[in-house]
Amino acid sequence: MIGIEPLSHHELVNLPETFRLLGDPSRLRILLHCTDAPKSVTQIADDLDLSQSLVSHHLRLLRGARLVRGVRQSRHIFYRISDQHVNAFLIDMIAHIREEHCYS
Amino acid sequence: MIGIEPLSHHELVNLPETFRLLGDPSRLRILLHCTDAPKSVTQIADDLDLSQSLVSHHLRLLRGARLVRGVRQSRHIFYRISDQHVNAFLIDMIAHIREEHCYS
DNA sequence: CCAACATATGAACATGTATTCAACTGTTGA
DNA sequence: TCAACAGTTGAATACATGTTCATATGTTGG
Repeated sequence: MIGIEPLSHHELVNLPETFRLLGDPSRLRILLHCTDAPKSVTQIADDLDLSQSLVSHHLRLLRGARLVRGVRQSRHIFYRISDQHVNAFLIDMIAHIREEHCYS
Repeated sequence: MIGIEPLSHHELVNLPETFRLLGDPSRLRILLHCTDAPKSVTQIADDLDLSQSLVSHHLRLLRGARLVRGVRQSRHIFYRISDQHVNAFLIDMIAHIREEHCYS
């Protein structure tokens, strides 16, 4: 059980904010969908059966937290996971979910 | 950029739910405070300047998601982080927050 | 250049939820 | 045993936010 280093004010604000963003099912599905390969907005909307508008709203927030990064390619904007830390905590969180519940 | 394995329905429900729980500043502060060492409810309430009732409410939710684990010791119940995966994604998330923003 | 496409934005609404207050349960030291 | 302590619970409320609809911006192929 290692301790977490003291956090700056900036970090104490951004940390819960970033968790909160992933707390919405639609938004998390969008993020997870982008771990596969870069996806355009309409592609995401079609694949996940969400409105284009909603996907755009969510991507804006995900971009703001630097969880995804979009690059324009002709008419489309392809979104992908921003950095490897994002993959890392997604995998860790999935591992936690899968952890066996032991009633001691 | 590795892909995330396909998730079960159970996981697709619990994953955002767990993120959501950490999205609240008070709740996250409580969890972070428990990474240091096991803490009693009143201890947490005093240290973080939150009401005992509020801390109890939040701990109930954190327990439900197996993010913390409490053990009774005489009158007090000492809460600690549940498993190492919790520490892992906290550290990964902090690393993401600290990642330099590069405008490419 | 412009019609068609791709994405973004703003307001409005409906739902969810963090916090407080009050009361309750359970534990132990004297 | 019982008064004092530690923690839990439920209802009520004030606030936040996800989603939709309509519209706007921006880009490109023909």
